[in-house]
Amino acid sequence: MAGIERKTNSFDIDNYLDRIINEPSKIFKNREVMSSTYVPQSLPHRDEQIKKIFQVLAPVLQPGNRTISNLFLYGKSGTGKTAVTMFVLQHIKKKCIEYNINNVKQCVINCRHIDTSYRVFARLCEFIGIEIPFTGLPTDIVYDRFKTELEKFKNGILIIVLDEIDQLLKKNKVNKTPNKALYLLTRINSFLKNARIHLIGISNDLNFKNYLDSRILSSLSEEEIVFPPYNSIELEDILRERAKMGLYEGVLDEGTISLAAAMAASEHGDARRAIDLLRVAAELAERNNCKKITQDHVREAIKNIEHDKIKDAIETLPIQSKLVLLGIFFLEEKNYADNTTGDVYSAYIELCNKLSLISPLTQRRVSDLINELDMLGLINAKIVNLGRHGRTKKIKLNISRQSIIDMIVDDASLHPILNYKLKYKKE
DNA sequence: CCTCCACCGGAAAGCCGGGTCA
DNA sequence: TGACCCGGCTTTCCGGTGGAGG
Repeated sequence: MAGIERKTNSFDIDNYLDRIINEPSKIFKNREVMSSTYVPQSLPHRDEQIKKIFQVLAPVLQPGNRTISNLFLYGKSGTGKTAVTMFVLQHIKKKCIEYNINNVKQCVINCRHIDTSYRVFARLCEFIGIEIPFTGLPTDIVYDRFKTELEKFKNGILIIVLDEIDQLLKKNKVNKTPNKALYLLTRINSFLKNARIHLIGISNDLNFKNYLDSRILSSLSEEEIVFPPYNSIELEDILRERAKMGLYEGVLDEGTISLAAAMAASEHGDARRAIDLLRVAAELAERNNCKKITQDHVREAIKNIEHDKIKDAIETLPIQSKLVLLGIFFLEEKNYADNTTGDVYSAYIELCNKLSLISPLTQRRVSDLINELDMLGLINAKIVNLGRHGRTKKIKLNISRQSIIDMIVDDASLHPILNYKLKYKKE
């Protein structure tokens, strides 16, 4: 170790961290409450929906063998579908304990992550206590095991919530057996003697119903509830309620809540976004040692959220998609505008060759990647007709140059093309 | 008015790495 | 061990298409 002098920081890190950890927040009373996934004790402006769900589900609490309808909830994101459902289920659970009812169980499945028939049944099996391998078994077998195990659940009622149910269709469309899980689940009751299941489907996608097989649809939406978007006044109420629980009194500057509410309302009345906005604004205020959360913090929060979203989207991109993105970037670096799929593909191939380790994909595949990037909002791809010159897409970058440069710097495998100049020439 | 470009995008099938089961 | 399954990614094949230019 001789000769190597240990560099010390000019301040005491340990002490500093201790102070950060232990110093009570001057802004947050309860951080958890300010998270958009938190289910509060009351949900403003959703009384009607809550009542209706209770009405539909109430029979599970009543004696006798009442039939229960399946339930279908739809509305845009952040309209409280999930929160209301969780809220109602929590109350039902409480009542079950109170009345000593032990034959009702609830299983919540988020179809964004569990998005194939196989995984839905695997998750259900896991819920009722059967171990199912991640893969390897035929779906039918998993279904059978679930059914058999469920039969042992005497007079049982299993409430299954399928959140973001539309995700189930998107992937399965490729398969030959579209929405097999939904089909089987909607019919399963007629094969069960001792137990019953009850489905609650939740969808963000208003068009979802159109894609669905009519038999499944009629079974699934025996009861339907629509969740309208919140307007900005309602969002203000929601934010005020949260702020009362999560923030200290007096930390909110005049107009802060109104602005956050108005911002979220201008999109489509998304409460989740409104809450996130307020939380990030509060975090900014805290970090800057401000006593109050101001409108400026809200504006800053919007920028931050947007930036984080882009950064996150880029970072998690697979290498091939990154190369496609870079292809577009380098074309624009050469001041080429109106780049078509063909241009981008050529640039992409060139970059692949430069990074000799990556074998290029076909144009068909790259075309799909372009669509994905478009959906992520990282690029803009518009189909245009150039008459004699065919039909293609005009592709434009939709993010800052800096974001792309950051991406190259952050990913070691891309370093060889730092400062690269494209050889490709248009026309 | 017709042609024909340069791609679009659906369908199907292949490959691979994960697994089960007898 | 071999037959078989799942899911994700990819290739192969191919019919389709809106409008500038002839």
